[in-house]
Amino acid sequence: MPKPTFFGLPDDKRQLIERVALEEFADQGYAGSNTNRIVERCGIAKGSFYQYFDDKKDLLFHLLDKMVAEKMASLQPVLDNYKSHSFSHNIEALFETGIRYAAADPLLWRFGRRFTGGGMMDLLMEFAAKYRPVSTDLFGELLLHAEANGELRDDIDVPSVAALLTAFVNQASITVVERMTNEQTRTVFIRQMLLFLEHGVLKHSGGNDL
Amino acid sequence: MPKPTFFGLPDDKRQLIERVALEEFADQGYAGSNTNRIVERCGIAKGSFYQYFDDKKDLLFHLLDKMVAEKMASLQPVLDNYKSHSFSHNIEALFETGIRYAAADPLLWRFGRRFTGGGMMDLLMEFAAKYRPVSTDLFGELLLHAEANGELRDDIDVPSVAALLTAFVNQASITVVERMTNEQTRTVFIRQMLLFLEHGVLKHSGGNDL
DNA sequence: AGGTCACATGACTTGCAGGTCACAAGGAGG
DNA sequence: CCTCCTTGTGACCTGCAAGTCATGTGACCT
Repeated sequence: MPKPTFFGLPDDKRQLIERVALEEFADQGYAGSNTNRIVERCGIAKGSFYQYFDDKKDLLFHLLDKMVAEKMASLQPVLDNYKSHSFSHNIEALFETGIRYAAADPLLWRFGRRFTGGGMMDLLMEFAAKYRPVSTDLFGELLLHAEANGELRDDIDVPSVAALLTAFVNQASITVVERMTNEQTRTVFIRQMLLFLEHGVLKHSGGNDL
Repeated sequence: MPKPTFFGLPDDKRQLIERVALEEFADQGYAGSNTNRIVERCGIAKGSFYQYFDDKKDLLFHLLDKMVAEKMASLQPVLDNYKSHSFSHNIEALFETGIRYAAADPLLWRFGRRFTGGGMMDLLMEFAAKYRPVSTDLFGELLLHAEANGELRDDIDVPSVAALLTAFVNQASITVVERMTNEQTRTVFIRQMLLFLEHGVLKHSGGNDL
């Protein structure tokens, strides 16, 4: 945790430090990052940095915490309401939430990408334990709800398909955000994704929103 | 490119160096890797290292080249024969090839994972240009063939679905390799994946192998 | 004004990692 | 046995990056 001094900083200065650090970690990764470069680009002294943070890791973990908190907050509306909607509506909502989150703050998105599903095994292990259960079980939860609701084909194995769905939706988001700048290709892509999902997972007589 | 001296080394010594380096890079990433640790674990002198390689990057690129070459070789049978098989057969073949590749050499797999779709933007850019077109277009190619063959639903947008498929199959492989050690859960998972694909992408009257 | 305290500062220390070099060892050919 | 050439060696050099510390500074209280 950053020291009290850091949280006592004027908002603009604190935010500047966070943005600069976010960019540094997003671009260079943890091992490649450089505190000298960070303080220089913030226009603060090296010593000040260590009045705010115990060490480099402390800063990284603070940013990871913030990122997770924001992601959870942006997901909250979907998490709160999924029980009163159909499966495909929920998937679409989840997906669009992810896209909007990325569009709202591309830097935070890049940072998140760097630190999920890639390197960092050593450091991340320390961090991941806190949050792992949340994201892994989300799709399983949606599927169980859909199953109870009679929306699923009878031959669906929930754990397998939950793993597939997680992969599928995550990667689809990445594809849209990073490769499809054109609004129209995005729309087409999203429709294609939903068609793919519905015809693959749902009974063909399956219901719409409840 | 490594220096001639390296290729003149006795096989066991050369392979030892490659294995140790593969592990170092897989575990630590590029920025976190350490040549001192590598030479120590190989039981060779620091100076020798620089008789084999220009620098650390030279070693990394050599390993990346080898990895790509092996991956291409393992994919070759599928690439050679896809025109005489159905779409879902091709996907299954591709998928199982990936799984077998990972099982045959878990260390090489871990190394590959670390350096694809994660960090490394800086260094990888330099490397990726050589190979990018190959993997991105593979699924597009399979889809075009399937389309010409009348296997696809009429409302499929090939570029969109190619992107989805790439993501889907890659992530499905990762899920199987890294999370499913039990043989039976794997079998179930693969069947589920194919059901998912077929009902999502193919006409319901779609054909089997030609 | 004087004192105190929290915060800011940047030269400095320390350790380490990439890369070098002068020398040693060994083998092939005369 | 001497020579030359290729390969091996590890102490050393150099630069850099994390983290420290003695000192400066300004706000606020008395």
